[in-house]
Amino acid sequence: MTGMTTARTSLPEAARHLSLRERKKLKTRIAIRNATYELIEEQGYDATTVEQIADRAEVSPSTVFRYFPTKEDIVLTDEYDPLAEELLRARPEDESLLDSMRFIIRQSMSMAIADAPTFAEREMKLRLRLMTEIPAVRSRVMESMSVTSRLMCRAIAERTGRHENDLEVRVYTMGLMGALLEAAIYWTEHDYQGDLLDLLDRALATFKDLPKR
Amino acid sequence: MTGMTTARTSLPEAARHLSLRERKKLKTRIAIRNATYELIEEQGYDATTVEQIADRAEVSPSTVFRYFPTKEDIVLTDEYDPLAEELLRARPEDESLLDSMRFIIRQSMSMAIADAPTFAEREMKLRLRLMTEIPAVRSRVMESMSVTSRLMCRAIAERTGRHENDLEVRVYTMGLMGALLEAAIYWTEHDYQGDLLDLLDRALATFKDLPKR
DNA sequence: CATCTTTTGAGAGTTACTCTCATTTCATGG
DNA sequence: CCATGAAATGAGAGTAACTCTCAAAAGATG
Repeated sequence: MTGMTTARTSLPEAARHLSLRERKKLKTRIAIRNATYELIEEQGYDATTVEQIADRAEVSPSTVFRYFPTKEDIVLTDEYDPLAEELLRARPEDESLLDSMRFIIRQSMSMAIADAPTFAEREMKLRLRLMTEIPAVRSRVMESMSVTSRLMCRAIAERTGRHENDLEVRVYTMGLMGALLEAAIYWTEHDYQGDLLDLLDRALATFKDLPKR
Repeated sequence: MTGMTTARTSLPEAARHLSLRERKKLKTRIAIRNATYELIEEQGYDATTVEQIADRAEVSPSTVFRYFPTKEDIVLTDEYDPLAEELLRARPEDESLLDSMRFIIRQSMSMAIADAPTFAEREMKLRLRLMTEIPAVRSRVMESMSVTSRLMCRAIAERTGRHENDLEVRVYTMGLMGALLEAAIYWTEHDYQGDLLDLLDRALATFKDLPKR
């Protein structure tokens, strides 16, 4: 009972009230992800095998796959997606949709940074780099984009008084997601020059607001 | 020297003037694709292995991978993409971008149908179904969407007097592609009800034209 | 027909992922 | 604190998509 088990990772404050089991799960989850990031920075994505990841995270390969369905998911899954939906829903009714989007982007980015100051930025850049360089990762991102898009559909539907399965709503939302993604890629390809938030704003500006009803 | 070798496939007229080597390559390419479609319709996507595909196409598995980098690509690659770029470039300068898009969509769809009447529709529907049902295929589609998007960027840049790497151009183009894809998915999820072209039109209509300069 | 080049097949190897089952680890009520 | 049940883990075997290499076959060329 020395500090051995805590050596792996320290948990965020929010995890205090979870059961021992849940806390352990969170820990291995984080351990796997950290191990992955480390290895990728050392050797690159392709050279990093799941076995190596398991080794460094001190779990078995089986466990890695139990936590993450695919290798790409280890790098890509984040916890902020469902948050975005809530945030959007919390915005005032009369605010324009694009303004709301702008707001929640700033919001969620600053939350991520508050969670883990230096880490968040490095992680985001690595993710974006992998996204542009590794086809498997990129296509996985694209897919998750369409999932996120569906999530946002619900919130946007409420906003505009349309149905969430309305063709226009879905097209519009997908367009928004694509725009944001493209802006992020643009930023990455230009060596992270300038302010990402500005680029995202410009990306949003190419859209007109989706009319109500 | 009976008709044996031609039993595999018959080539389109356009292939008449190719060398024997090129004609053979085209044939195996088509043979592989047809075998794949057949097997998938019989057994489903996941149950169909590359080995089976190779068997039915009467080539070795190595050859399959020589022609198509991944299993998904067998289903997805089509030859109409670069065509779209040309078509767009051929449209009159003063036509609105969205109108041009509408035009070339109709154009390329009718070309595909003229190429292979009954086949084209079945193939398209199967592809769309796989796209919505099989994650690997969907994400591959998404990726190829961003490739197509880049192609269109060039044409759209010319049109609007912007640079092809302009952020707005890229965002806008990506949005267009996403919109079209989403409309196609929508059509598929609603059991191919109604006219796909109408849906695509509606999807395009959610965009405003990208202003010049 | 001989030679050179391209394409193919065969086979071995890697790795992401799946399934199963025995073992360990936590939760719970007495 | 312990007995019992539930959940998480590890070990191992299996599958299938790819990759690489090399020798044989087939088309191009003079």
